[in-house]
Amino acid sequence: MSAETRWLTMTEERAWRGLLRMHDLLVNRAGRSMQEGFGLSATDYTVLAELTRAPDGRLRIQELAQLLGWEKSRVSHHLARMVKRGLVTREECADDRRGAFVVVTPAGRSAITAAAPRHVEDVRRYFLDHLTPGQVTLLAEIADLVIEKNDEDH
Amino acid sequence: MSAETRWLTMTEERAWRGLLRMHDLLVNRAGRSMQEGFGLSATDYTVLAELTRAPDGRLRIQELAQLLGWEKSRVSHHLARMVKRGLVTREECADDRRGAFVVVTPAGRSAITAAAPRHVEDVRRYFLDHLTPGQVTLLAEIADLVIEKNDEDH
DNA sequence: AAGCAGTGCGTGACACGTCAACTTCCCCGT
DNA sequence: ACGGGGAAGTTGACGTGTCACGCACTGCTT
Repeated sequence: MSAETRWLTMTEERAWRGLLRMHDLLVNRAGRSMQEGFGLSATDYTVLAELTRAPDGRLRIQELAQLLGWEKSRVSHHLARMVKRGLVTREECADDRRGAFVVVTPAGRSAITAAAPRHVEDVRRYFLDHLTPGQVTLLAEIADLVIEKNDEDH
Repeated sequence: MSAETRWLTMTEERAWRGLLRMHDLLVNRAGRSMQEGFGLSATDYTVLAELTRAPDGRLRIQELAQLLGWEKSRVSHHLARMVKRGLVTREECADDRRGAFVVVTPAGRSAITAAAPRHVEDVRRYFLDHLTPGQVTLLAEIADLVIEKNDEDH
């Protein structure tokens, strides 16, 4: 087997467990807020955000999966639910007949438009407001670094 | 309603979205590793870690919920699955007959003992190794800060 | 003692994510 | 032109998390 395990230091453990805890706390709070206020889950919000950011509010499903970093089956399931609630619709793709588009409906657009200000408020209240601008920058750098390094391999 | 929405700056957005992404990446990788290598989910691991850290490997269920920051029904469901797999058992509580204890079984103990070195390796490989000691400290402080501020209210 | 609000925990129904298998179609080599 | 490997997307089964509710018990109040 491998050499002796180099256990985590106090600080390393704090960083790891803290990251998990902080994430859960924030996602729970923000998610609840979105759900209760606008009937949108946190994931609904990100999907709609990605779609409204795209030209014509349309995206190839695979492209959406890429942007979100989700598995395609997850996207498929989630879109099914959103279609059922009238937030988006599917459309066939002429170029590649296997493919499909997702399009925001007017209802979807107005839902996220209504929810956006509250979302930003939440991110500030639960997260950014407790940090200095320096810490925010640091965190952004850390996240980008870890993401980049982990996306490289396989 | 409230004043004009103060939208997120580039950096703030990077920090927020980056945090979510980084978390998902890390949890997926580490979780997969635990699952494939030892048949333990990431949550199984934390539960066992909490239990083995406690005296006699026993905890009141509510206390466990507190330590993990989980809802009680989540704990209940999860323990039911772990009991089914022989990792833990429930025990009645003499003091308060509504209450119950969870206890690690020998199987549970050996499972986490076997998995621990790999877990530490994973945390290093996917996370800590990409950061400087300074960044790790910074992150630990940020996490603690956000957690503390959010636990205060309500 | 009797009654009753609150606490500790479990359960069932439902939303969500993953995995593996499947369908349909593209594209490339021969 | 056709045959097969591979890509796009869907589906079903299963594990997991949440919510609302229910049951048993406690401890207080009278």
